[in-house]
Amino acid sequence: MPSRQVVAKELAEIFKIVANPDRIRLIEELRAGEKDVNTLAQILDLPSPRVSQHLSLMRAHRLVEERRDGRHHYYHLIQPEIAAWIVDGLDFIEGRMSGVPKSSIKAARRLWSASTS
Amino acid sequence: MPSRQVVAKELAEIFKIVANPDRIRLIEELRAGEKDVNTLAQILDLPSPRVSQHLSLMRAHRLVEERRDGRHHYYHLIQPEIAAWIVDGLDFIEGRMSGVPKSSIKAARRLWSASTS
DNA sequence: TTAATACCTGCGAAAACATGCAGATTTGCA
DNA sequence: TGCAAATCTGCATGTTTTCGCAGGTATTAA
Repeated sequence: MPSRQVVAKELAEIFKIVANPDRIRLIEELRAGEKDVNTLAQILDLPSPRVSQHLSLMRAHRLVEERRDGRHHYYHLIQPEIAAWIVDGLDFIEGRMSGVPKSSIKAARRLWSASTS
Repeated sequence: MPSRQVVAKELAEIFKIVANPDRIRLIEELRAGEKDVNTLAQILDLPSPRVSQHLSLMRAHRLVEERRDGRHHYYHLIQPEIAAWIVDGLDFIEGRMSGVPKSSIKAARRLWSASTS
């Protein structure tokens, strides 16, 4: 198989992992540093088994890493720059049929680009 | 629904559209300008109905536009910058279990970043 | 008008995903 | 020891995507 095809396939994998609203929000929540499963579940208002499943998928694909401390499992992004890359994708969601007001997009961009320190 | 959630959902849509090896290659082939369906099918070695289906999905989501000339349908990217954004994603495919040699990644990056003029 | 080219649409089967929930595991603490 | 908190795993179900193919529409040319 030609190498461009292999690379395209691999790239598609990354896009597939990110192609889920929960996982996008997880990544943006983790952009500033590690958080544990419960915290994430509360912030995003999701059942914790779901958060756990998303994180384990992302871990299998080496997007996040786990650190255990007592009964808490803290997760962090292996390459935090991925959060910024995702935000860059906002450039391509304006001007699509589905009505998301520009103000929401701007708000999200601002929030998700906030200082990480 | 909180606006961040809406934005995340919309972003996920874009990722879903791109999350397919054929469509990634289509976008990269179109980065330099319009091409017709048959040309794309030949270059990518895909049955033309498949190319057509991919393009119609991308058109529905306003990633590409069509220009007809006789019996040829030429497609072009509405926002050509999306091709570069996708290439940026290559930063995140190294260091994953599936063995894609770095040289292939570099080759793809070079090819897909070639001058568009 | 017939034929050929270029492309599109619809459909059914298979594969991949998402979701909710029940039950297991590990750890901390009384 | 025994219970509760934090998380994980497995499974059944429903939904989306993908794929191949058959048949349809427009356009050009003989």
